[in-house]
Amino acid sequence: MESLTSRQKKALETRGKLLKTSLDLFNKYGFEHVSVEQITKACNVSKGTFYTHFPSKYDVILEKFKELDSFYSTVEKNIDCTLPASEKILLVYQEQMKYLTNVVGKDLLRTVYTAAMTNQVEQDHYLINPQRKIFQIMNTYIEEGIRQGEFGQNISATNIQAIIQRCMRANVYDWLIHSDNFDLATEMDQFTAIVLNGLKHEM
Amino acid sequence: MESLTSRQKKALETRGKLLKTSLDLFNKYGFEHVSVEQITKACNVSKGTFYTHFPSKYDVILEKFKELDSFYSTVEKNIDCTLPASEKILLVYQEQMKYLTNVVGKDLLRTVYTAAMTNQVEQDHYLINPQRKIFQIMNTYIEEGIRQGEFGQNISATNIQAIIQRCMRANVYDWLIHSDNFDLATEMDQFTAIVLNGLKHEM
DNA sequence: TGATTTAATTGACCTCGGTCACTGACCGAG
DNA sequence: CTCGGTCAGTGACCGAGGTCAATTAAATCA
Repeated sequence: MESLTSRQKKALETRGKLLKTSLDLFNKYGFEHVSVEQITKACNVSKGTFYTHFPSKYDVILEKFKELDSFYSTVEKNIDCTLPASEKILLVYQEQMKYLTNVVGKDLLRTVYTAAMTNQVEQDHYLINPQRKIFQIMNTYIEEGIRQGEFGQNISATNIQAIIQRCMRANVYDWLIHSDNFDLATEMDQFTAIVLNGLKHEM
Repeated sequence: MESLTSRQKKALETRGKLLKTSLDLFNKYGFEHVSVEQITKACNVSKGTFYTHFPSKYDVILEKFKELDSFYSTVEKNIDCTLPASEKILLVYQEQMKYLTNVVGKDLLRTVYTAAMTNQVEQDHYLINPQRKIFQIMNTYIEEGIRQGEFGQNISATNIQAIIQRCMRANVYDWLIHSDNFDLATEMDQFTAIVLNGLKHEM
């Protein structure tokens, strides 16, 4: 574990300093109003150094955003597993929305949602990466729901999963484009409940 | 109507030339790969001129995007008014998705969806402007559906309208972030059908 | 018609994200 | 210990969107 040369240790230190300073400044002034030079000056390194540690200004955000996933593990444990699948889905989303509203914030999320549309070189964006913890959790709930006949039989599990995920992005996106009067948790709850309801009744 | 001075006529001509050239170039090379200077050079005007006619590079796109609304009027006329409200909603969306896929294109739409999150100075974005023709059309269908007891009674018309609109953005956004294997019309149809189904059954 | 106002146009300039040839301290093999 | 190779770090530079004081010529006024 501690097999790092002094050079590597120093590099990691620099990286950590850049990461912390970036997030602090983004938090204070907003992503768009912080320049890379401002960050590097505050860390007493050159601009180029920033780019040896991060592919772009945006990628620093993604790092923070990925913390989400460790948060989900905590949420999962606090959910009563005897509840019906649809209730569990609503509860997880409820918690996620609180976290997005209170911890992550509109500014950072906006950046992620923008980048998801733009940075689509090579592969699909992290936002729809099936590896994400939250999707794993949702998928188990959905499979459970299907097994217990909670959802109709004429839609595949994969399909339902995509739809449930889309619900989330729909509400988050709408939250991001509304200037105010939009309570993410409430809207998500109502919208998802309707979709789940639609899935329950054969068509 | 023809009360324009020669100066105004010339200005309008310049504006029109910039608009047309921009859209042509965007179409050819993609929005991100066309610079404002490239556009102005092709029009034999200076860079500054571009900005006397358009607030930003992005606003040129919005102009094109607004054409959509005239398209909707045509769609509306071709819809059998005896159909149930939910069928009409699906049909309008069906047509809209075809138009977005074949005429507008991912590139331009991506720009609009990005700007909607960013340019939120002063007011909400055009994307959710209730004045938009498509929303007007949808709203009449929804009110009709409520009157005829097609939807449940415990959700307000305004609420249903917001939900139906969100369906659209949900599918378009997901289309934009998926690199391929995503047929917008099909996905929209399935998703919206589920939502409408959910709205039909009391909860 | 000449003087004055007004509005379109210009292009040098600014900022900012990102690049890359180069530096030099550090690593590790002999 | 020494020397070739590596890699964190540097900063001048680039391209692109956007700004603005100055310019020019048409419109309006006297």
